[in-house]
Amino acid sequence: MTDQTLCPVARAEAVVGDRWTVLVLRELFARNHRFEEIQAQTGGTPQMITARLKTLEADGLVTRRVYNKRPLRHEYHLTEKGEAFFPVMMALRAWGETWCKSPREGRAMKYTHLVCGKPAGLGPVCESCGEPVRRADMVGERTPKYQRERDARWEAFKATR
Amino acid sequence: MTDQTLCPVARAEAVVGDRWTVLVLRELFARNHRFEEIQAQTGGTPQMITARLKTLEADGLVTRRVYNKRPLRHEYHLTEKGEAFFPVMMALRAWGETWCKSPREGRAMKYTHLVCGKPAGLGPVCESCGEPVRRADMVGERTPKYQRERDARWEAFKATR
DNA sequence: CTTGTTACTATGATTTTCATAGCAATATGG
DNA sequence: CCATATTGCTATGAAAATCATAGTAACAAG
Repeated sequence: MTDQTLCPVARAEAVVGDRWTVLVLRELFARNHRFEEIQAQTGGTPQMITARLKTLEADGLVTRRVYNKRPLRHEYHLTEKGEAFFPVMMALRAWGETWCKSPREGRAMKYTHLVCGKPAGLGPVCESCGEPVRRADMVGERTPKYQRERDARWEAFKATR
Repeated sequence: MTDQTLCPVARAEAVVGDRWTVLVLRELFARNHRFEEIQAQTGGTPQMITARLKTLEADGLVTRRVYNKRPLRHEYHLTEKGEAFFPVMMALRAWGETWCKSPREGRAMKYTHLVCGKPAGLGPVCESCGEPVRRADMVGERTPKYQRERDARWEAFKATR
């Protein structure tokens, strides 16, 4: 699958070059660790989610953590390798906000840079203070519109079971 | 397809959430503009490449440019929207180099930051001078090993026609 | 002992992708 | 002129992935 190439983009794509995989990672970065939540917010079928979580685990981006024995239940968490994917997510987010939406639709998230206490913006460096932003130095908050969208998806999901 | 979501990651993935698409973009960033070269270096079948180039054009990342009439031949070039994808490529490259390869395999590319004349490294800011790096401010050079790999792929491709 | 919760698995239809082959339009060499 | 090469695709049928829909397993709560 890796095609035995030296190209890091090809190597990365062999792991994360799939829509569902990235959406699952998005949910994990959003601190949604349960199967059901991931399924509801990505809109994937259970087999899709199961399959992606399995390969993400095999590829070392995700670990399963028991949160309940009897019945055995797991939460899915990012490993260091998974966390390291954060800059890609942020770059993808920036591109998506800038080029895949009309400005009047509004943002999905607002990030605050804890180091300076001001908005972090979309770039790899804080738009307020110019420092490179790390995940640990930011808090993200959903805009009301996006929060409503997610709530609605959850309700719709629950209604079908 | 966009699923009518406000999430920029989902929006972006609807466009570039596919292995072949990203590999095609990689070749365009590498200034390979011909169908044949893209096919050879990505390893895709002609229909894959045709299909991706078509959707990339429809999504506004790529334009076709006539380089020869009679027979009519096109080159594929990145639009502004396509060029704007560069930070994602760099972030993906950084993650791939760091997490999808053993260090002894070596790098595929060396980038020089033209502003300071020193190596740019893997991050969003130049490792030598600390300035955010833009595509126009960098020159990339393939490492000998990676160049040989590409030459070999081209030879192998040519040999089958 | 019925209903609810969570995390899946099973199944058959549909869609996508793959490998292999071929074609169209022209340039080039003899 | 006629055969071969070049470039950029299209066609075809087999194989694999994905989808919608339904169901199951293992327990908890009432």
